[in-house]
Amino acid sequence: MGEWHRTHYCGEIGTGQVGAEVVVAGWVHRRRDHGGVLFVDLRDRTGIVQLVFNPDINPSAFSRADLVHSEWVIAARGKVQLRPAGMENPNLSTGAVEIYPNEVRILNTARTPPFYITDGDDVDESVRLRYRYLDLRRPALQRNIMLRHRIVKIIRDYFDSQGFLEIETPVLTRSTPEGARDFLVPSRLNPGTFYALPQSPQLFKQLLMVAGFDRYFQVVKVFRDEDLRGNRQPEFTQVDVEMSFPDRDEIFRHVEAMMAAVYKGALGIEIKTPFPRMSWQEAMDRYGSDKPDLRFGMAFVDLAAAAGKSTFEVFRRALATGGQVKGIVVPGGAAWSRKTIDQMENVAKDNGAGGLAWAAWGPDGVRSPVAKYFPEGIEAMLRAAGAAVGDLLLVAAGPAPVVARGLGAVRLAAGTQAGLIPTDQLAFTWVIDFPLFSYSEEEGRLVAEHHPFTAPHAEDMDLIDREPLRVRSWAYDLVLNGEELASGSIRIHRRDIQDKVFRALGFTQAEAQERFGFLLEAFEYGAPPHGGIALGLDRLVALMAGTGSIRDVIAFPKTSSGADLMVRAPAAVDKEQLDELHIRIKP
RNA sequence: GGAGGCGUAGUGUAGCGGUUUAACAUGUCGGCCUGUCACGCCGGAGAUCGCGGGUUCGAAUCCCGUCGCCUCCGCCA
Repeated sequence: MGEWHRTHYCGEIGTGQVGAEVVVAGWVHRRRDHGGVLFVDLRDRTGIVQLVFNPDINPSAFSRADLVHSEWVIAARGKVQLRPAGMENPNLSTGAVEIYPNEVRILNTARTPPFYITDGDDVDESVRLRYRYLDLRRPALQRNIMLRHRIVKIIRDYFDSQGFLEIETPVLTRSTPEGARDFLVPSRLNPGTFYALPQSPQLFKQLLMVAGFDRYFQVVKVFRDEDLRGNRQPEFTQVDVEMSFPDRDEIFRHVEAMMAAVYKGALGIEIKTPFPRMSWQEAMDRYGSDKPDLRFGMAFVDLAAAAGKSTFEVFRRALATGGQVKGIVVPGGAAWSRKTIDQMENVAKDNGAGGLAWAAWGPDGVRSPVAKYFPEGIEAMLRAAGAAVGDLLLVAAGPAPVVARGLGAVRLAAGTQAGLIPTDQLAFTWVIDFPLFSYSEEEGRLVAEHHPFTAPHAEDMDLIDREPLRVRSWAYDLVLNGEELASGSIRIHRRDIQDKVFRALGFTQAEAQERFGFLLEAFEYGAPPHGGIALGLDRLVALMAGTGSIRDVIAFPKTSSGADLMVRAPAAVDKEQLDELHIRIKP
């Protein structure tokens, strides 16, 4: 740039600068060469401004500009002028004006990029990831990354204003059982031992409460070595929060206020607080999911009474064995084709249900493959479901968890199919009173539904030994539009209760001591009651940015096989490095 | 770990019911063009069809394997 100093970002140039001499710098977005007059669109992170070069007006600037190509880096100094009448470009924020440079400096040349630096150019994601620094130049990703910054800034400001301290916790820590697979880091100084990267700063934040910091938060990377998805990365970012002497409402209030500040500050959207609450049991009973999408209705209806009057073997068997018969009503679904209904049945089957019964209540009567099993007529079941003429009733039967999962998936598919899910709504809800334990078929034992430090409800304490699956906990999730945004709990701070939970989870005293001894010991030195929550930042930003993939809001994401296609990680290392780490690769 | 989809000039696609000079668009290069903004017009170059093997007189095309990317299930306290 020499002695030049940029005076404006490209996107800042407007009618306010007309007549002024400005210096802009950026990338050549496009050049349009008309033989004589030459237009160069100059781009930076704020937008695009048009530079005009005319050989009759300024031959030296023209001949210099004539050299440039796409993505060259240039600076230009010149006067801002209103465009000639009729030449304005309404698609450009700077479209009312243009710059007539009297001097251009070529700051760097560029190879022709493998794809256009523009939105909407549908390039294979692996190509984009290989050249991520070019992909990131695209306006959509620039917007996402800037939005992410804004959101994080608001979150930090909010917690700071409320007396929370951001405290860093170790990245090299200790492997703990339960939960996801750990990423391991070999210790050179201690042969044969490994650090683990944190799945969350859970234990450290509890120790910070024991240490008396009272209100903690951290925007922190965490790591889980599990298979990936569009909204799952091996490393991702949490907003981790913990408080001493809280009650649950206080934690909810902070999260609600933080979310309100984020939506207002980053998108200008007012959201309504407090968020509604729903027990886990109700969520499962009515929506078949612990993260119900409440942007639309179609709640489950219990059809046991009506189904009990049928001779349909599937219904009778479900009810006789303590299971359920439940249905959802699709408004206007009676007009659906057989093919569409079959698709719904496939959704049910893909999600573990045996099948899907249905009854379409058309103007000419009811059409249903199971009508023949209803000696008194199937209309009674339709009425019990609250269906009206024109509606479609979809029914699943079986054990409660099977009905929940199968019909829950059908509800989402049918809601989407029927166009009932408004995309412009924000349906926040707290799901509370999760069960303390669930049963792991795989491990043949109880596992912690949230984590082993979650406090049980006091009135359910006596159930821990007798009916552990019925024990409710102080765990809660924040759900937005069917996605889990945050998850937390009030923790156990008493050693006797913690011991009881460990016993129920099948840990011996010795095992508990080996794995969590430091925490249990800390609790003996005056642990305050405490609790907190962790919010998935990437998902929140993705939702706010309107993208389905968190890869679009992470600057340098990994593929679904955990690879970074740009730096080509993971990669083999030298034998010398392995030797130092006392590691030998299995042949 | 399992299922499915995709892989052809730089990029996006067509060709896939077997024999083509592997087509189109865009980009790129050259020429022309003084108000465009996805500028336009003319011309050129650019692909051993992801990789390996098999079937066949003949394979981008069919079969097997493998690698990569994407989606879903399992998994993700």
